Amino acid sequence: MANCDLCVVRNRAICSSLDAQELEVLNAIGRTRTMQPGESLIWEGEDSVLVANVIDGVLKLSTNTEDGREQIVGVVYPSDFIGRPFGGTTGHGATALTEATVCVFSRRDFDAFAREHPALEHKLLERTLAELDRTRRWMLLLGRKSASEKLASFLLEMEERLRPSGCVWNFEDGASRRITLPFSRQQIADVLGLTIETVSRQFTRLKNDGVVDLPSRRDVILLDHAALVAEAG
Amino acid sequence: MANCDLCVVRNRAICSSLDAQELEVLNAIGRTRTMQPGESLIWEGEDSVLVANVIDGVLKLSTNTEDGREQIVGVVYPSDFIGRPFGGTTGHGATALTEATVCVFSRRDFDAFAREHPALEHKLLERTLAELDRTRRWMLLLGRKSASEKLASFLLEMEERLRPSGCVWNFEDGASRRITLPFSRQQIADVLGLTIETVSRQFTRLKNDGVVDLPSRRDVILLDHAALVAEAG
DNA sequence: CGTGACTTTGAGCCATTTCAACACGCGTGG
DNA sequence: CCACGCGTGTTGAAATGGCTCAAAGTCACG
Repeated sequence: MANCDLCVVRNRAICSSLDAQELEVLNAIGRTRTMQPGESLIWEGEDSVLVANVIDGVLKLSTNTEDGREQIVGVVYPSDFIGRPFGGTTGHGATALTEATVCVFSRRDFDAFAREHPALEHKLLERTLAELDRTRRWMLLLGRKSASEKLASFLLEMEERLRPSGCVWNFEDGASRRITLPFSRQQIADVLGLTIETVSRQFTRLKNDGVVDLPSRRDVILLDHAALVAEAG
Repeated sequence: MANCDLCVVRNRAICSSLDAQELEVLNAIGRTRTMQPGESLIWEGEDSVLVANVIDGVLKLSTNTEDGREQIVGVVYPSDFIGRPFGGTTGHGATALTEATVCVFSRRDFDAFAREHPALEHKLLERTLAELDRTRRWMLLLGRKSASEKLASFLLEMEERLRPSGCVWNFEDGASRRITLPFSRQQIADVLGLTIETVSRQFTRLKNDGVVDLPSRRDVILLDHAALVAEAG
């Protein structure tokens, strides 16, 4: 049986709205689960049966066209909430990008619990509003930005998102910062609405321009933060 | 002083969670306001000072890049909620596309009221979750669909959204349906992440293919619904 | 070292954009 | 009632950014 007191996201996830007693009840209806990269927790189009809190790792939310094109519509980090409470079908799948640990609830149980705990619903509302804002900002990128602006924006977002999280290494090195991307090139393409080749070409251009260094496939060293900001548009 | 009992969206907006007494309190802190096409209620980047319910008309939510490119990130219809409760700055402007009537609240007043009325927050949460789903579905269109798929998807969405609303004419005519778009060509381009010329060319192609008829700039008659669905991808 | 997945690079092509001219509808004023 | 101008939409031709297809390179892992 998991113990919320030891949970690393206890104070950041929506659970932070609950006292010890309430937490015990919530704990009783949830269970933790680990996931391997590529493993899915939720599939696009199915009835919404599960919701979860992310404890560790990174997951993608994605939709596909019938002919197989994919768009990643969200990226989920520790303390984030996944799933579609309050009925309906899930519009997008949730798949682990890294090894991940999640705290899973049956949607029905969670819904019932949430409706009795307004403070929890309030936290969830704040989170959902923030996620909607972030998603809408991403639409500007998808609809109106060029490939180079897209990649620069992506790297800046990654820098920001990966910094506070314990799941990916990240240290100061003078003015430069190393980030370890939880994405393959194809997945970056699926976030940005580009092809893998275009992403690759933009990476090598940034490297040739001295804006980043690419010590390995997944690692990026941000050498010139200002140049990235300028290029992000 | 407005009277919520007479409000046409009384039973569809988040207000439907409130009883007569509560409604009176809410009514006391809000006021109705009419807007002309092009008039803005909220500006991108400013502190969040207002929230509102849409009573009548259609508004757009939009963001811009520094160099003036625009992306419409949401379209708001009667009974929808606008604005960013619970702090922060607004990430996108809200501008009337048609004549509109809105029920406006100071964000501080609304926040305080909402925190004391969990049923209202619950309604708002359900609405926000639904809007997030819709927005994420739109990302697939922006990131992965071709111009023709985009316009077909747009017309189908318009058909669905404009049907129940009283704000735009819309009647059965055998199998075909007429819709009056609340958008100029430029605004359609800003929704779809295209240029105005491309939108125009796709419209004339659909017309030449007999899929739609275009009796005027703002009117579209959907002649072949199945063809649109097939083309939407 | 060999194998297979992933990534990079190259060359040509195509959808969409860009730039420019023209058409349409509508209100105003002659 | 028609000429005019202006905002909006359409059409055409040329340019181009990103895509497609193809091949070579890299890396992790056995």
